[in-house]
Amino acid sequence: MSTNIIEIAKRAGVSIATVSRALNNNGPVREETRQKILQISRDLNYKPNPIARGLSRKRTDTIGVILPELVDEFFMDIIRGIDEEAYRANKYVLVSSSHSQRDVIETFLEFMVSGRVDGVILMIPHLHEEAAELIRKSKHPLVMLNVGRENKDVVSFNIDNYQGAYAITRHLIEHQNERIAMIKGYPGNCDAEGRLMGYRDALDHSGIALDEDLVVQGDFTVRSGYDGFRQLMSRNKKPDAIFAANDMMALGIYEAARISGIRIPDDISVAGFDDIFLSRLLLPRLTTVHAPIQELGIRAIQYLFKIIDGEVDPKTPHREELSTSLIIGGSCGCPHQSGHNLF
Amino acid sequence: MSTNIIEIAKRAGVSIATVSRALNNNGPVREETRQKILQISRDLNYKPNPIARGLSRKRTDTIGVILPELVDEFFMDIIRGIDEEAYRANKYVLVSSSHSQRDVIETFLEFMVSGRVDGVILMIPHLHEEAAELIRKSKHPLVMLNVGRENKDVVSFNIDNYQGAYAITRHLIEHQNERIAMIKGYPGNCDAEGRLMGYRDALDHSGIALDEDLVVQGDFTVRSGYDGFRQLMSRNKKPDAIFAANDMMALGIYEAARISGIRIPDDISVAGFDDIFLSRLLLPRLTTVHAPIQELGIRAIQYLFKIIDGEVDPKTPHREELSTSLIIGGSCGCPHQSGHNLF
DNA sequence: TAATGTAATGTAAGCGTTTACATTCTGCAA
DNA sequence: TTGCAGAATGTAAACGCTTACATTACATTA
Repeated sequence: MSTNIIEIAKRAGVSIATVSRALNNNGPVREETRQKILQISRDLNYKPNPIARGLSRKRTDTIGVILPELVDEFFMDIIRGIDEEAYRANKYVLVSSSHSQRDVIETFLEFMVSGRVDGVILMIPHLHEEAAELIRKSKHPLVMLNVGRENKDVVSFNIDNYQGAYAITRHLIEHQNERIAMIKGYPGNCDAEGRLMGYRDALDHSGIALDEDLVVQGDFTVRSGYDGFRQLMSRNKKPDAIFAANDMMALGIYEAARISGIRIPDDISVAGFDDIFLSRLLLPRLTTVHAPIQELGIRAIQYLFKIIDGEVDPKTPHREELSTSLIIGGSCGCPHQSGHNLF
Repeated sequence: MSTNIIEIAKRAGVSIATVSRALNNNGPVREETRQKILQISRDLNYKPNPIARGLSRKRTDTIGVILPELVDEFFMDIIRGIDEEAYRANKYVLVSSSHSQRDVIETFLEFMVSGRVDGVILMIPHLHEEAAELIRKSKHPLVMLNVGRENKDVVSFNIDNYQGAYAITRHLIEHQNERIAMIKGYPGNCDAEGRLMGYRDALDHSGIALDEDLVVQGDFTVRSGYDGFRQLMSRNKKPDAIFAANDMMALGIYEAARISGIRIPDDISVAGFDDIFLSRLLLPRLTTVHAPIQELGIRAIQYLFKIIDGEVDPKTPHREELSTSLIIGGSCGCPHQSGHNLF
């Protein structure tokens, strides 16, 4: 490796204990000695070995982040928020995508039990019982992202899917649309469920009866949006608006519409969810729900730090929902925006 | 923490050395004993503490990745490649964006010197002498991404910017364009430099004199593409094609063109570089250069593993350039594609 | 049966820190 | 001068593992 505390101690003519105290600024050290030690370690470009330190302090200054994938803009934004905060707090971030369902648990355990990290930020869109059980039993600092509301006994930060979906559906209704379709995500995926719920209730509260024929299954991919659109347009009673459970699927709708010569918003209104960068490029710009994703990451890690530092009780469940906001583009039928909003 | 090797040893009625040997499958252990130990550690859900292990083995099974930012699709793709490979090799990935120029060095040192990681993948688009010096001196496993060709004494994996830019410029020339402009990136940024060089040489080799008025400065952001376009169109001799040094700037061109009513490709040809997902959404689809970014990450980490495992000499410089390929969209004037290629 | 080689296991020394506890200094009051 | 408090420093154990080396068990051969 390189210089260690013993070397510094030797050169300064003191014991390693004194060096440690001087460097960490805990325990009393004569000012003169401290300066000398500091000078020497600067000269030798000494960095304490975090592994050894971790072993003795039982702290790694590292937090683990487990995401379902590393592909999307969505996840990138989360990591960005986390990284930013971690940097500020002088912590390190171990990322891992859960390469398979089975594997989430593996990685999670490895992180937790082994002491590789001080805490974990975990996102599992589809939380099955086995994993849930494990998580509940775990005594280690853990913050979850976007879990269903039924998970009452964990700490979680969430995008308020329900509220967002509710609001945008209301908006579509206000456009005098009557037959509002939805391309939903997988059942079991909590984001998908929340958004579906918001959509349902918005219709209901507006006195519009839900036509089950107008809700088709998607899986958050562009392709499934494309397919969903075609499926909906083959119904004998066509929808006059479509709410896609995420922007990627809305993108698929645009594509399918373009190919079949159906104009947005003239022939049909479209809305999405997430407000990914892409959605600004569409013509007309997509009306969607802005999800404060980066902030989600920031808030999650901030809370995690609090747990680690013992400022809050790790056993106390805590749930926060970050509220979304409506992004009005031209796809819903609102007056066209003058231009894009790219920068 | 939790169960440790001593606990296992106690329960199995053997010494910790035997447990270690059984678990790591090195050194002789009676089959019966091994099974017993394995069973017990399974029962107790024992995971060796990687910190302690790291201290004694001088290995962390972790590699550090330092990228300039964590914002772009570009970087996401790199991480994805790295994560994939790391997972396969049972290694962990510590990511960090270099929050400031000054800071790259700090982080780099922290990673390297302190032994927090076994090796580093480093990307610094703008490598100044101070950092270069440091890197040269470092004895630790290191692979760099996208560095200039002048850095002969390091291990690096690179996108072949020159070849890509050369090819796409040639393509624009074949479209009978004569006045081919370029929105370049910052000087000093090696990607920018390589692409500029390729553009220059392609013109030169085709006997087209370079008009310096047609090369304007950008900085890889959408905004600078937008501005660059307007700047170019205010020249008294307007270009008939523009090569943007990356897709993001090409996006800015599209936007500016749309606003000023200039049609692509009818009034002007446009080309980009990177082949980000976005570029497929543009109408017409952007003609661009596909950069195998994810593969870049994969190759880099694979080589890094080799260095760490001592299979290749870390001191031997090594440079690889991954070749790019042309993506023909409609923006260059080629016959319109039938449709998009979103999935 | 004793000697020998090898397989199985144990002992203990690291790895580089932190930190509880012990020791030595220092200055000041008695 | 002595005693003593508190500051400064030192000693050594601990963190949980790996591994060189020592020891023991066992089978084989003379």
